[in-house]
Amino acid sequence: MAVHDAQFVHQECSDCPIRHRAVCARCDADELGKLEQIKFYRSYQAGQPVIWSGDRMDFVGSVVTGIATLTQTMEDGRRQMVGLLLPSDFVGRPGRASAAYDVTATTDLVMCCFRKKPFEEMMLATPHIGQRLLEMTLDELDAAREWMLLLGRKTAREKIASLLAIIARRDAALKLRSPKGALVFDLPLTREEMADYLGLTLETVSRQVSALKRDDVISLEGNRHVTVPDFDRLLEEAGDDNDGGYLV
Amino acid sequence: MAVHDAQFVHQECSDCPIRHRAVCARCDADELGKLEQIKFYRSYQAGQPVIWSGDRMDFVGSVVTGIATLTQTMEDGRRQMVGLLLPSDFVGRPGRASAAYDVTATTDLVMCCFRKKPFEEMMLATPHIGQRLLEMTLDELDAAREWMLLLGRKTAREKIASLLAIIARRDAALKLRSPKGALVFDLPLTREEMADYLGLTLETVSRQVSALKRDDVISLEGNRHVTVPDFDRLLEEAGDDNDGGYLV
DNA sequence: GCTTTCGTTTGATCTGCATCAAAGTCAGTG
DNA sequence: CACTGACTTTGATGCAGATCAAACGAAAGC
Repeated sequence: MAVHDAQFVHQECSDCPIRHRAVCARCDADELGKLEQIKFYRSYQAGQPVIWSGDRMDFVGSVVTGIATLTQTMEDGRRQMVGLLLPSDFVGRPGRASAAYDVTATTDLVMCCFRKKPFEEMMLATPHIGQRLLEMTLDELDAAREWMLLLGRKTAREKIASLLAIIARRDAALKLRSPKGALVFDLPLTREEMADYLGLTLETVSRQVSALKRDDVISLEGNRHVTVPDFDRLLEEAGDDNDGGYLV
Repeated sequence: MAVHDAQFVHQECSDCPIRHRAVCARCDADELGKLEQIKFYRSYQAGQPVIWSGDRMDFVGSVVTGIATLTQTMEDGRRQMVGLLLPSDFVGRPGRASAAYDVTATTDLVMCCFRKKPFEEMMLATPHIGQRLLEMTLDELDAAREWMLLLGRKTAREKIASLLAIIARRDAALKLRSPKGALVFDLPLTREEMADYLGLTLETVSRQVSALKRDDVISLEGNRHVTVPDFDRLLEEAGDDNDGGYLV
């Protein structure tokens, strides 16, 4: 996705991801100028909550740098991550007053925000923004559905391989390289966060990561630094037939 | 959802769900007229495929009567349902050439369709349609994320109770009643289809349905006809904290 | 009426992952 | 440098749900 969008980054655009993602592809100077006037930035430290489920949410925005997660929690504490927000991903829902999920910064995070009211007014006045938002939402929906297959039917080993493949792909995309041959990247998640994403326990995650290492599907340096010698092998382990694959 | 949308059904509107769902809320005569000119109907028998994943999909549409499912399948045959389409739900993605999922009619099905090209042109010309589509897509995304929690973290019994609650709610909504007290409805799915939706085997589904019956959470007449004496009890069994709940 | 077929139920057994428990690694800090 | 706390790994054991297997009930065809 990021590769795709990079084609649309204009000289006129600043670092604000809304402009890249929601507008740039078909932007004109007026729209950009208007967005520029109402935007502002927010920073969060690693581990800090951005917003809790149920809280009033009077802004929308997108990630500039860092990583945030969307999670749902049951009363007894069981947690399921339902989204992973990487740079350029959008947060918040136009037309909804309160947050539906817990949003947490897992690394230091900078977001580019717009107060909801003026943003919604702009959306009405500027169809391009709404259209771009629809595209992004449809992508997220596809990602969520692919994740449903993972959660419902894949084994622990396949889940781990899938997550690694997705992170590898996103990482390669950010570096504007295609994910073939040897890939090197850092895991942006702890074992526990991986477990919350995959519907597993952290112990199982640890065991399966070790197993993939033992079987030379990956190699590890420290806990986080991963090398994937053969990306196709990893995809095979992931049980993926398709090679689309999103991470939202 | 259907209750909500019923408020917007105008006298001028025909039975075409696109008009209800995508346009009616804020429709004007011109838009309706234009949509009316390009729409057509398709019928499918129970069990018939609507489209296979990967096939060219040159239309979009929505369900008028009957029920369809979206499923993903892995090479080795493991299947996961990722959507359940009830009357008024939308199928197809503007801007995508081929289907991403298998769509199957589980009952006799009538769909109201539009060829993709003219529909997309109308979307560009008529921002209301795009905005309504964005709302619907965001609802589906919420439903998918709630389903991720179910698939990743709920027990088999909770999964069954959740599915029954969702079907009961949707059924009550179609009858314009609020889902309290005793509810009676027919399951639109076989045990196997329920299993595919819940990430279980059909045997486990059968056992857990029997268990809920034994514990008087539900009663059954035949295999399909369900009575829920106490909806709140069912929600409790489902482990649901929220009482939103979508079924897409 | 009998047989076939499809969906379902129920029983016996197995297994992948959860759970419980302990110990190892590493960065930060007094 | 030892101490602390966060994160991770590894081991032992238990159990929810999968798998394998058989039988049941109802509808459809002959």
